[in-house]
Amino acid sequence: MARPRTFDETAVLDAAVDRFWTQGYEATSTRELADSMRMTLASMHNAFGDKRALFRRALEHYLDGSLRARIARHEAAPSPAMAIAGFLRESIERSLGDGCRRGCLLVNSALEVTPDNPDLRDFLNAELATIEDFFRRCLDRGRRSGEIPAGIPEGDAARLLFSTLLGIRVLARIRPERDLLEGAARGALASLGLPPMPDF
Amino acid sequence: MARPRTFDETAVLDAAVDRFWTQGYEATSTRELADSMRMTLASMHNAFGDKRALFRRALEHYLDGSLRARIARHEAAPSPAMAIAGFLRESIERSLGDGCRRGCLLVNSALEVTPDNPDLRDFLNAELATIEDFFRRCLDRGRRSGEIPAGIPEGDAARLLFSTLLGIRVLARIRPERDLLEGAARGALASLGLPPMPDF
DNA sequence: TTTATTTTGGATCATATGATCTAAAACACC
DNA sequence: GGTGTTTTAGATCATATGATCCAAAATAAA
Repeated sequence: MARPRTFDETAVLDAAVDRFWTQGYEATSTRELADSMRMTLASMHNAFGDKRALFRRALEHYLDGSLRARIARHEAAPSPAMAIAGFLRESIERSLGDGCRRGCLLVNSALEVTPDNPDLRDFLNAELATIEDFFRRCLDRGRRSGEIPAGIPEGDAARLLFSTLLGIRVLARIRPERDLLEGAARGALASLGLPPMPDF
Repeated sequence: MARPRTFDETAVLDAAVDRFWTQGYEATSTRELADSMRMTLASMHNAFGDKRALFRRALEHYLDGSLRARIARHEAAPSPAMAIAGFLRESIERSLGDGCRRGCLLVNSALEVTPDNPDLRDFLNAELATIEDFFRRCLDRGRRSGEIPAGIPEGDAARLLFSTLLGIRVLARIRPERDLLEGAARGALASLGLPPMPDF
């Protein structure tokens, strides 16, 4: 019983994600957002609220469309070691395949968040923790089955993989060179006694 | 033959560094910079040029006062392995000791740089490369002397340490927990056959 | 002391920004 | 077809922003 929307929510959120991803939150103006979303400012505000709320929606849209599905997909790999290696491989290929050097929106946002936005910080931390937990679960399963050799404490190994991934995503934005990104991943895998990443 | 400056260049650059470090480049206005530097906008522009130039000066001031000296200091450690472990230890203590969760200005800036500023990107990359090179030199020296066991290729090991450090600095900003940061560092050191970090 | 030169303080400019307002438009339901 | 509700389009508001201008102030050199 009201005028229907003329925009596709998925499409406009894709556009918003792209702007925030490429330029960051602060460097993206609401007008630029509205233009790239092909909406007017009024429609954008009506549909998504203010800039901060829109960013949150865009971030969730990004995560829905990438991180969560990726974790689930790799966790279903034939073996935990392959899940870890496959996840790193995919992260690297995504990084190198993006000519815009956008890196990872989640990591970019984690670095841009300021002390006056603790809600966002908590949200980002919870999402980042799902990555750390993914590594931890894989290591646990692999060690239980004997596929992954026991060595350094499991928590430390998971944190090493986690921080290596973050480092790779930082480098993806500023120095996306295959040798560098793959070298870091190879180093982490080999030093933990894990099999190398699959070829691409 | 002219009116002398009334400000201390080191002090005002310290103030500028603090603002950029805490909030990032985009989120810091020129007025806020001038206020925290205790200068007028005109004096600030007269002394340092526009915002971009001031940022570059602040960044160099930051690096002069921290990164370069730190690398040199640790490289003078009794052994290459201790240099690596000591550098990581200091990075972690700096991260945890900063109640403002500022992380590392160099890493923060690397993630905020946009495609329209390739000069800054090149500069940041060159500075980041000095860290990677530091790890590589230490590994090389340690392996030549037999102190560090040969294992995975030296380049990969250096890249692993490098990306781990970047990851730690990302986490320093959003999730500065000792277990997490130390776990990542412990994982990297142990998996490369390096001695653990010194206690703090 | 005079002069040249630079810094300083305050005002100011043109534009950008986040957000809102108003009224017309579009549709579902009755 | 009328009614009610939401979206849309464009204008607009108050403020923020980066940068500059101008005159007064301060000093070294002549």
